[in-house]
Amino acid sequence: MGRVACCEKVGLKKGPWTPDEDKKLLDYVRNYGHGNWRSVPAKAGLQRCGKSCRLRWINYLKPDIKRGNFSAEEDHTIIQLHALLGNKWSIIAAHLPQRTDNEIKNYWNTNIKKRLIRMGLDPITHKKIENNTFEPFGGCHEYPKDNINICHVAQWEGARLEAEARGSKLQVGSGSSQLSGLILRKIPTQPCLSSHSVSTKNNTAYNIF
DNA sequence: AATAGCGCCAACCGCCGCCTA
DNA sequence: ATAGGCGGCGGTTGGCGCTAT
Repeated sequence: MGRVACCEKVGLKKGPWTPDEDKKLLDYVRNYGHGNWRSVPAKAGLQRCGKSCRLRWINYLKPDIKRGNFSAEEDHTIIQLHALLGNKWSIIAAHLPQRTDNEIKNYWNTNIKKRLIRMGLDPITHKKIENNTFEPFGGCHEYPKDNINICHVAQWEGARLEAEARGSKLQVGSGSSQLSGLILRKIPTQPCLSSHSVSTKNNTAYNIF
């Protein structure tokens, strides 16, 4: 059918938001809620696309957003969840309620990814990089039998986390962070561990860092 | 002091899935 | 059954600030 652009691009402002625009959007959403995002710019008196307003609200203006440096715990949670889920930023973000998917994605790309590479780990599979044998996420077939169970657990946990994240979106503040804490204590190291995994001591990814 | 290079991050883009008429 | 609208997601980009030369 061919989708039209999210909004008429003529005359709409792009680029960084000004304090005045922020105030208008903030005031509007506080007073009336966002409702239909497409109608927000007109009602709030903004020359912006509805998508742009939504993004600005979610990533910056929403009151419960935690900004600034990631704690070691958050760092570990992201790594652990990424090992299970891959680039499912929204699901990972659901387990860090005060962080946005965009922020987590940026943090991953600019920080964790490089750190893993420096450590000789493939940032996609979280496995030791060796002789260029990059495996797509989930490729477990060539690993010892002991690891097959770990792989299954990881896959199962991944699916569960995804379902849980979806659930937590429906129930705001459902305490998913506590749940994720529980999960993280239970999950073994990276899925599909190779025998060269660096986490040999206690068999948890936490020990890597 | 000037400038080139690099890293970070806010914001955009395009696609997808869900919902409704 | 399907066309169209909308929200949401992940990948990418551009600009700004910091650092190295």
